[in-house]
Amino acid sequence: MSTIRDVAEAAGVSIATVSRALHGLPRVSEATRQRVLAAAAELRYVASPSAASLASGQTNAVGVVAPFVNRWYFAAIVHSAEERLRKAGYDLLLYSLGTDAQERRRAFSGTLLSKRVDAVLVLGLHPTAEEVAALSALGGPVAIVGAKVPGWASVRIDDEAAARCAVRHLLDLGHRRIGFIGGDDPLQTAMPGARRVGYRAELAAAGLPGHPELEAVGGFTVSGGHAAATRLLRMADPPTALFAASDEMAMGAVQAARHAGVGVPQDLSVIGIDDHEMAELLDLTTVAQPVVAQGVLAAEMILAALHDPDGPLPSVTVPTELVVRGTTGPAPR
Amino acid sequence: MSTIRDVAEAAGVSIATVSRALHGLPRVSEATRQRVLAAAAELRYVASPSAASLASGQTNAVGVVAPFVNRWYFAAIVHSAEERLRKAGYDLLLYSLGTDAQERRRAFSGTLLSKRVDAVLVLGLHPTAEEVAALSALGGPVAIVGAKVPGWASVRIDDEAAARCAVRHLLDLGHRRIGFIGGDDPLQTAMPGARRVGYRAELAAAGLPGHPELEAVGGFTVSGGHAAATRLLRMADPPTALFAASDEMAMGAVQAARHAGVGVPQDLSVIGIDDHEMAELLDLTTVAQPVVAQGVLAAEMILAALHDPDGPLPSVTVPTELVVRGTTGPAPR
DNA sequence: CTGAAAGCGCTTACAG
DNA sequence: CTGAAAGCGCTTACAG
Repeated sequence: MSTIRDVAEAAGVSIATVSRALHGLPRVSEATRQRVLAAAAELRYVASPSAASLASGQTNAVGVVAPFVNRWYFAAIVHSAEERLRKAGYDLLLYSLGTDAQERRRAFSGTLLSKRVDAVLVLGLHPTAEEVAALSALGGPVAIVGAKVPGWASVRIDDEAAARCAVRHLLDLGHRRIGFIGGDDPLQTAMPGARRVGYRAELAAAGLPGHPELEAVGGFTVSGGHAAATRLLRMADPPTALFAASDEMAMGAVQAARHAGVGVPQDLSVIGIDDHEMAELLDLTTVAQPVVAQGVLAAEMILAALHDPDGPLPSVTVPTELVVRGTTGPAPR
Repeated sequence: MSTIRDVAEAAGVSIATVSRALHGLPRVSEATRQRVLAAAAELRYVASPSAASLASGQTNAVGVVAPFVNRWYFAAIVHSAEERLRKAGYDLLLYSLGTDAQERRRAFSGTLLSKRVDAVLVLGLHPTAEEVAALSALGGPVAIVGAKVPGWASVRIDDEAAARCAVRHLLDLGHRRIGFIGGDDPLQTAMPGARRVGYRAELAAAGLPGHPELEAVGGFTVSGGHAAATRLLRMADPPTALFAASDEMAMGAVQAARHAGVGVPQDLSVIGIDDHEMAELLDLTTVAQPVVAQGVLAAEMILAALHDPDGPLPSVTVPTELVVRGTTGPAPR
């Protein structure tokens, strides 16, 4: 492990010159630069990130805070963001918090991130006001994917519009008894999620009454969607269509219908949101959202903010698109 | 952002004592320790990782090198390993290299990892001898998941045995014309993968001749599996069963059969390896491998090696299990 | 039990 | 264009 001192000696210059030459700074003669570069290569010199960070105050690392990385949506975004950030010379510190409230608090409190990263990328979490304040207090730019937070850059889809699009598709097919499988339990968060809001709004716009008994919770998982759909299908007057707030839950719903002997789409139409990589395989109708683009965009927002801290804070809404496949069809008469 | 000096002043002690108190080192009186802890909490002090690393020579970070993080297998392992490492106080630096040969070289050359991490976790890559040497030269322990490398700790399944188990299941069902969809192209790597070796060996053990024309390449993706199966099914004398080296390729194969009007499992049996989270949903027969356990085990091997650098280097093979579902059935007569 | 001091390996004004 | 020097914020023997 050679140090900057070894390179300086080998090149016959001071360590200050080595630093300048290696960073491509001006005020180093071309001849000197070449000599330094050659010596560094010869010694396989790699600067110590710790020392550089301590001296410069920059870590050249970005922290990514997500509830999971082992779910399609998160993994896709992390992968694309990492690729973009690595190209720009930034490391990616991953904090995959799970659902543990304590871990979440620890991450947002700054214990985990303070002095460790230049910027933070938050995925799929709706931070509380306190959490927003804590992350902002870190001093670096913050970007969030999947939500909009004042003071932070953001990329997301219009959840409410996506939900309305899905419900509109079911209405257009003649369905009137349309169930909903949400991810979060609105009883716990006090505030219904945007996708649930969209579901209710589109029904109301069609002049249909709300059916609280047709709303279920699926926790954003296949098994949760399965359980929720099973429950809904057992009702005396079951829905003829289900809108799930994610493809994974929609897949579980399709499976539940199969298990219950309910034909899809003859007896039950199912639509999700995402266009999960397995959606085509399962012939699932869905409202597609671009995930790779969101990851790359978020990474670029962070890079821009790092480059120009006083620049504008973009808040981008990326488009969604209805993808009609085989799990939705005309309402049974 | 308070520093250790602020805490020292607030507590009325030296910075050395603050450091010792905060690290729980002996030779600090209980009263002093409490005073320091209180001051640190009051000031919301978080030690600078850069400064600590520079002074101690330890980064308290582990690098994870993987080709992807947006695939079920990798995402599951990264998630479980991260959780385990974070609990032990280690950060996780993620390098998701994609298939780019140059990025791979850069990661293994040490440019990316040198002086940045205390240990490295390699996922799903079969490093060359040079790459092994380069990572070993980093100085820290290395663990690998999915392969066995001399000098490194390792966790994996017995790929050859898993493949033989899958083929044995098909043979037991009476199949004799069994196709194979591999991930890697053996023409490119010169060496056939262990799963291909197992496929051939089990056929040979059953006294069946090899059928090179029944071996295809699917690149470990759904679409690759789809394309490979489509090709095999168009043969004059198509196979009655397909063994895919991963569930994702097997899923593509099932889809290809559906598109081709070939009944599964009446006309074609399909089996994979993994027990992907969607396998149950798709009713896919497979040879299951434990992924979370492999991630946790690898993390613990790293922690053990960090704790005791001269300890033994474990090389664990975790068990696989045949999971029979609906995509395999008796050979058509 | 506690502190003064050296040192980790860089970056960055400041001089020249 | 180049170097000497201060300083980033810690850890860790070494004294006492």
